[in-house]
Amino acid sequence: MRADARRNRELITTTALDLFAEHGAAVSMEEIARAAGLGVGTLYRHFPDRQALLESIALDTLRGLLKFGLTTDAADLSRWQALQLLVEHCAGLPMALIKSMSASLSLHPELLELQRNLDTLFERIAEQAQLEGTLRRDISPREVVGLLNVAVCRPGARAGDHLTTVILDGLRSTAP
Amino acid sequence: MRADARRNRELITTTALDLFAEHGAAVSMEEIARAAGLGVGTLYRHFPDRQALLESIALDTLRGLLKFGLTTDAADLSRWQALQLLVEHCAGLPMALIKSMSASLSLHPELLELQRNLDTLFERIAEQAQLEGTLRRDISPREVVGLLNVAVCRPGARAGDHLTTVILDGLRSTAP
DNA sequence: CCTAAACTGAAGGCGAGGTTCCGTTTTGTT
DNA sequence: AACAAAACGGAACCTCGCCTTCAGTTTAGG
Repeated sequence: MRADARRNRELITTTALDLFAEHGAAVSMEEIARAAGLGVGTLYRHFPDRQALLESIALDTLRGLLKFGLTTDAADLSRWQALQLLVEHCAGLPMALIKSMSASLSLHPELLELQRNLDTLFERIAEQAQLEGTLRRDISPREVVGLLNVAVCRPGARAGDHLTTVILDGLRSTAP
Repeated sequence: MRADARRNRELITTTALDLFAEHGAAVSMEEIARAAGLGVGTLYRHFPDRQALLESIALDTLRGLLKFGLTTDAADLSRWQALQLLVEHCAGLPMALIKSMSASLSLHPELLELQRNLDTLFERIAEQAQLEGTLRRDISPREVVGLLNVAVCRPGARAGDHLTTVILDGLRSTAP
């Protein structure tokens, strides 16, 4: 593979990642191309169609997130800190894209698998945080994960922004 | 105006209101017609085009909200209670629709006016709540209003749902 | 300098949703 | 009951934006 091709493929991926994180999953191929300073044709040279690009990014993102999740889970942290760390990490990712793919990803086994594993992981940590007494108990772990999804799938979500902070504070146990 | 026409106009408005509150502003005319049990043609008999329907609903909603807001503001409540009441009220409204219209409503003076008044009202109450010591002080009133917008413009938001609760709890002052 | 790989962006195709229109049904009146 | 005007229904039409293609041009690498 030629050097410029490799460079451009990388450029497309990172540009698209940023745009999806910022504006949600509805970004058009032309917008991505323009933002990357390339022609649309170049996108199609690297990814046969839009779906392929989306899948590639979703896979990369979820693989990375799961890895980060497992590391964090195994780290010597309070469950609250672990949860907080994970949420902040998600806030910089194109989660809206991934959510929007959930509908049609029944065909892609790995995406399905990754998503199941992540859900389970988040839910388990939330449950442990409740036992630990740091996460409020009047909401079920499953629903906590749902709330965090809303916080994090919002287009324009960024790590450390105020809404994320407020939601985390709101989830903190008020009866210590 | 014939009785059935009056009934159907009302039916369209309430159905559309529900759908917008539940699914956001992108609901199609056909979906509204189907949900109301009417043909698309009937929608166009009552509203010349989509824009007219949207405007009508937005106007009704904002007029009602402002009225409720002023009443609440004047009531004998702590500023925190007032804010909470207002937010819970908004959560049942098609706020996503209204937000999506903000871009193109420069042409409609009354909508613009209503929105300005509401912003001012919310901001003032937030500011007073901070002085009162019930609303956290590390976020500016303007940004508080922005956060509440996110909470409330989410498709599917309902009064008393868990995300609204969590965000309100997160906004509550932690240094009493 | 040459060739194959890579790039460009205008043109084509397609689907989703808004809008129209006319035959059919309902309402209210004589 | 019969009639005229008003209202309704929904298939057909139209528009617009976006995905995708492709023939001509540029560039990397030997």
